[in-house]
Amino acid sequence: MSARKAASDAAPGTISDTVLRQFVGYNMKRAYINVSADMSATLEPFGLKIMTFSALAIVLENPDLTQTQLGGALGIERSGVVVLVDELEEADLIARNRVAGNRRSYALRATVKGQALWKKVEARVRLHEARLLANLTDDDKESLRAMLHGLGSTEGSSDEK
Amino acid sequence: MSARKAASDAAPGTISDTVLRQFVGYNMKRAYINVSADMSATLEPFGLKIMTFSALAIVLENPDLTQTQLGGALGIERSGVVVLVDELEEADLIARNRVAGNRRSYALRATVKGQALWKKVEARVRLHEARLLANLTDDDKESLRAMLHGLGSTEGSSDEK
DNA sequence: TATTGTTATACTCTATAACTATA
DNA sequence: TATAGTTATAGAGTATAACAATA
Repeated sequence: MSARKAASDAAPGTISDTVLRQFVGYNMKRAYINVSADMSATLEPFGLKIMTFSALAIVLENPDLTQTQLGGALGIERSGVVVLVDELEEADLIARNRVAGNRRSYALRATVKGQALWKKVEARVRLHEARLLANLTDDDKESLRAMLHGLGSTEGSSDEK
Repeated sequence: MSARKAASDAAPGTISDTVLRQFVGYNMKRAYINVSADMSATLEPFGLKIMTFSALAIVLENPDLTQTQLGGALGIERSGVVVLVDELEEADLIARNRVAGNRRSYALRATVKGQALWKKVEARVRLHEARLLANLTDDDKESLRAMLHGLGSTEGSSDEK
C-alpha cells in the first residue's frame, strides 16, 4: 500500500485543508462564520440582529444623523438603511425625528428604551466576546482587533499603486 | 459650545463608530467584506469564485474524496456541494469519477487542467494577500492567520461550560 | 438638477426538505 | 433502514434602479 490514503472510504474527519489554511482570507471566512453565528445567537434574545445592533450603536454615538449618514457609517446602501431603521423604529428603539428647515431628511435618535436596551446588550456582547476569545491573551485580543480594524477600513488596496 | 457635534448637517465622513470598533466581531465583519471583495476580484479572471477556489484546493489535497466529505471540509451542506462540483466539472477542472464497488458516491479528482489552473491561481492569490497585508510584519501576518484559524475551527464555544 | 428617503426587484449564498438510487 | 447525491424551494442579506418629495 502507498502512503496515499483511500479518501473515498475514510472517515469524514480525515479530509485535510492544509493548503487553504495558509491563506488569511480562508481563515477569516471560517472565523467570521463562527463569530457571526455566535453573535446572532447572543443578540436574538434582545430582538436584535447584527445589523440592527450595529445601527443602534451608530445612532447612539451620533445623535441626529441622517439615514444616508448611517448607511455611510455601516457601509451599506440607503435602501438597506430603510429596512434597518424601520425595524428599530418598530421596536421603539430609535425615532425618525423631523428636522426644522429640511423636510427631506430625518434626524435619527435613540429612544430612552433604545438607550436602556443598549446598555444591557453591550454588556452581554462584551461577555460573549470575552468567552469567544478566552484562549487569547489581552495583548493578542487587542492585536487581532487592531489588525482587523486596519483591514476593515475604507480602502481595499485593490489595484491602486 | 459643547463638544457634541451637530451630526445632521455634518459631512458624511464625520460619523464615528468608536463603540462598534471595540468589538472584534464588527471589525471582523468589515474586514471580511473588504478581503472577500478583493479575493473575488482576484479570482474572477480565472473563472473562479471563493467557494469554487476553495473546493478545488480541497479536492487537490484529498484526491478521490466524496462530495459529502468535500462538504464537511468546506463546512457546507451536501446540496451546496452539488452546485460547486457542477461548476468545477463544467469547467473541466475536476471530474466525478465512478468508484468500483460503490455506485452511490463519486471519487472527486482534479483534472490536469485543474492542476495547471491551480498553480497559477494560487500564486496570484498569494501575491494578492501579500499586498493586502503589506502593512503587517511577517510575524503579525502569521499571528493573524493563526488566531483566525483558531476561531474558524469546528467549535463555536456557544454555551458549553 | 441634485439629494433623501422609499419601493420594487433581482441576485448571491446557503439551508431545509423531499426525492432517487443505491447500500 | 441508512447513505450519497440530487432537486426544488425558501430565506437572509444586499445591491441596483426607478420614483416622489424636497432642496
